[in-house]
Amino acid sequence: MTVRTRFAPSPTGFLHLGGARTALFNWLEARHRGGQYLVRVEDTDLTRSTPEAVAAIFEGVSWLGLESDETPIFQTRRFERYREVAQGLLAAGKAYHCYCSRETLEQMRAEAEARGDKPRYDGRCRHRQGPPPAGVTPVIRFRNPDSGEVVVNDRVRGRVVFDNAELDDLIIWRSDDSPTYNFSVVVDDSDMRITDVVRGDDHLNNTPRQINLYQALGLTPPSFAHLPMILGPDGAKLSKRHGAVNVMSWRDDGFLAEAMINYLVRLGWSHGDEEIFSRAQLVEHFSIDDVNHSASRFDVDKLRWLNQHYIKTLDPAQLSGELAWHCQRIGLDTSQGPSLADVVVALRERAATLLEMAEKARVWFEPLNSHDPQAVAKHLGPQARPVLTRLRERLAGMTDWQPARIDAEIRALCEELGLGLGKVAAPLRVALTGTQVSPSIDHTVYLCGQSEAVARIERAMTLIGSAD
RNA sequence: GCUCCCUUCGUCUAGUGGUCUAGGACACUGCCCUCUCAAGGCAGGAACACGAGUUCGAACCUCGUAGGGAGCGCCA
Repeated sequence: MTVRTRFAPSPTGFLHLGGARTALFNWLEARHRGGQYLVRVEDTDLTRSTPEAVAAIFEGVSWLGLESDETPIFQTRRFERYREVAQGLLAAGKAYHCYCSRETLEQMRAEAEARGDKPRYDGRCRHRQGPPPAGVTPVIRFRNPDSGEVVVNDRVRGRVVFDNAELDDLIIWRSDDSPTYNFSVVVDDSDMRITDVVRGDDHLNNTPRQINLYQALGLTPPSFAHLPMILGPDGAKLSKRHGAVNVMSWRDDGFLAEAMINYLVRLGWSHGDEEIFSRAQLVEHFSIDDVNHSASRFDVDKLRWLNQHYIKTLDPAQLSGELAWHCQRIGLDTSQGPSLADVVVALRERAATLLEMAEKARVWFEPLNSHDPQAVAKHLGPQARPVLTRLRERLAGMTDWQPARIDAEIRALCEELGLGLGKVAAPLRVALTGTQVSPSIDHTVYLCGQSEAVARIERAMTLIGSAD
């Protein structure tokens, strides 16, 4: 039997970090075992699901390269199928109509709580006699077994046993004529021939109910794997309070999908001491069986480290496309000026994100209209005049504008003036960038372009007098 | 409250009864390299939640305690 996994988000918001990792683990498990990975949209809650959320989730899934192998399934398009199955359960006496009002249910819960019991439905409509109460639209409840136990052989948790006595008769069909989660999941996973259910920890307690449904339906349950949660840096459940829980906000902040995937996979999974994994390596090594039991915290520093690793190692040409997007977002016009691939090479060891890189690239794409007074005071004193004068002459005379040639020219000047590189690079750096910090001086000069470099040196020379 | 789950450096983790004076990575500190900033190299501090038990021997097995989490909806 070929392995089939699924990622089943409910479209009530964007794709969050936890959902992204669930999708990733499903995708990897399917790929590792040569099977298929599917996406199913759980939109049975008509009041909370929105088309915008569907689009947002697909955008996140696609950014991470975790698209469904088959056309995504929407639960709202399958209501007739759920209805058919629910009616079958009713006809077989494995489900029944319940006419209890929400108020009655609320009262039942309150009473149970007062007794110190677990709030649950008492099954009073199981054997209801007589004509149905007028004006009440019933719900359909599944008749859960009263005794015995349900064993979940979870691939990450191991053997987990639940007593049927703890479970009540869950509603499978609402009075507004729609199916509920625990029911539609079972019908779908079965119809979609899902062999391995990989989902969040929060569903472990739903699993025995679902297994009972499978059994009532005469179906064999799939295997289950419940993933530990991802917590915020403070150890609390990840929420809006922690800022970026939306995966797309990480892209917007300059993170690469490669880094995100690599980071997420290491939350709860590892392969010896290795930290860096390509897609191919993940597909080769990943197994749900190796997933941890405990929740993990989200650590931005480690994500940043991975992000910079990929910035340093990925092809500059590929990165330049993404950098262009970020430059545009911060209002940088890159149609003139150096090539973005050259910018990547100069800045990849100095920026942990593409957004930081775009900000640092400003100096080559915008006119230089101010100089840091401290930098000017420190490096543009009278002693800088002969240095800048000769620099302007040598750079203006160059015919092959390349970093290596520029470097040679600067070093030759150091020789000529009997100065160390620092004595020449410092004023030049201030002249070209207005600051004391930039990439290596040859690249900084190179990226300015010959005429602009000369112009900036000339402008800096006018600052020398005013510095003292 | 009830049911279920979890517990190794600050963080992510390796570890499946002896090879553990517990390994790696991020972060942190120091040194080196160096035109600034980085990147890189080297070094350092830093953990088996606690208590019993099983065993010649326990981070690893069992039980208990404490702490944390999830679920208990006509949400998913």
